[in-house]
Amino acid sequence: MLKEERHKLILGEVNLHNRVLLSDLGENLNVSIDTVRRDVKELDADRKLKKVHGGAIATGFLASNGQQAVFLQNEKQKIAEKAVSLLKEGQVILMSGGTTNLEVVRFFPRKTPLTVLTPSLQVATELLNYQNIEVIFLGGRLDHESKFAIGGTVIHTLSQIKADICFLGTGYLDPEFGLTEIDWEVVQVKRAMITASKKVALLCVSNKLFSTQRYKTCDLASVDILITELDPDSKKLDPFKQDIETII
Amino acid sequence: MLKEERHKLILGEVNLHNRVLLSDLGENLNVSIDTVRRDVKELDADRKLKKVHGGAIATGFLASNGQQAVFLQNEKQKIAEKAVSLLKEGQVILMSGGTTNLEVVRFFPRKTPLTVLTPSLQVATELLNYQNIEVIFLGGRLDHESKFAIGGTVIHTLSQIKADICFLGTGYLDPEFGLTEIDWEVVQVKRAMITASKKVALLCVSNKLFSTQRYKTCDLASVDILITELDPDSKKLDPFKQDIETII
DNA sequence: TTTTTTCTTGCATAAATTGGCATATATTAT
DNA sequence: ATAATATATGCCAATTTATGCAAGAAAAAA
Repeated sequence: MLKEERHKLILGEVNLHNRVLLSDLGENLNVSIDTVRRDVKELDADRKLKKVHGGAIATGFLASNGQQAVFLQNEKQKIAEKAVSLLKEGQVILMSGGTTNLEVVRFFPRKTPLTVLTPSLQVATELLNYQNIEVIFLGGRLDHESKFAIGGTVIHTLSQIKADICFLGTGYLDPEFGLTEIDWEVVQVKRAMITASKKVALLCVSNKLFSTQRYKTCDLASVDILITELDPDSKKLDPFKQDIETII
Repeated sequence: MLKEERHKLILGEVNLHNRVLLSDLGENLNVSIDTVRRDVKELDADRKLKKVHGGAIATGFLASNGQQAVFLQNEKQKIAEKAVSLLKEGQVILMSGGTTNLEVVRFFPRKTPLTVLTPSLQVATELLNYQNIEVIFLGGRLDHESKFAIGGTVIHTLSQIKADICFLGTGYLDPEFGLTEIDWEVVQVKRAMITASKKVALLCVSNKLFSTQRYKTCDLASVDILITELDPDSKKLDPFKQDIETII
């Protein structure tokens, strides 16, 4: 049998079943598993499929993460770098949604093993690109716009968790009124996330400072670490220093 | 024999069988293998066929794996149309993952209000484009490859649900062995989904019929409706008619 | 943890390929 | 017609490719 014939047959199997085992392929094609392995390796290099431990999966089966331009990306990347510096091996992390948290994910270490819990569909999807990270989705009813799980289920699940640190994407932040949000349901989830974490790190682009909204998530005092793209000594941050322990 | 004659004969052979071995050609044409090799090399340069190590392959044969979008998309769309015809307003639907279910989502009605529960990140993401559908993600640990929630949390959540209908993407299906899967964790989730539904509809491209895998999800008897792209009267489906109530 | 499975790497063998060369055949020029 | 040239074919040795095997590393499972 010609190599190309096998390639064709392998692709057929993979695309049909989404996932196949190398050992099965070898048996069906009557060649050694080494040959199948080399075939699959080639097809993987050609992006025709994805090779995984023990088998192969169809590329069509994997979600394509359409990276879209992020508003204030530079600022958010600075925040992301600072946030990632807080991570330690083996930690359990809670992450809310939002573009800033998405940026944090893109700065995650590729080796350090971590567990991340999130109610954000986008954050979860992005995290699945990291083999070293165990991703746990806090399921529940999903909000169509924010692609974020809300409602009693999420909150109940969160009540049974104590994470090491929580990366909270900010809606609105003000030294006097604390954290506020537009959406009442989101407030409920964020409150539950705060309760479910030993430390709360707030990720906040500086032009969200000094703004408020209808629903209150918590006071500044509930925040342990404030992360902005600014220098920690910046005058703009002075009004927050009284209530927040650490600003980086 | 003239060179042009041989070229025609070689092309005929290749297009007939999709592939040929140089050694066979040499024997049939009564020329040395070197000559055949040179012939094939020329035909390759003219793009009349593709020369490969040890033989040649028809160009048309290779072109078919170029369609990388969704394998067997036509078949899957037929299945999707049939599946969607089962939906009724206000129903609660359970959906597993896989490309066939993704295709089903794309055929969902834009108006009919429905509630869909799913452990598949991709299905959930796709469903969020439909304002009329309440999407509930069955949270839990996510599998990196399949982007599918697995483990105790999902199964526990499912135990508290009774959906109207479950759309089950098939791993492998055989009249004797029933539904089987490669992944044990996926089997667990699918079993829980079956238990959690009043009706089970199986979505299955016909190529997947008569194939088995290591882990068994359930017997045919657990399936209420089998949906394939075939005509329900097709002979291929006969072996399944004994155990499955409805085939569409 | 220990055990099992899969992966990688290097090696050995067989088959296929390449490039050079020689011969035979066909074509062209004289 | 003959010589010169070009094309086609077959043969051979050196090289490359394909494949299987086996031992140690790495990853997953128990």
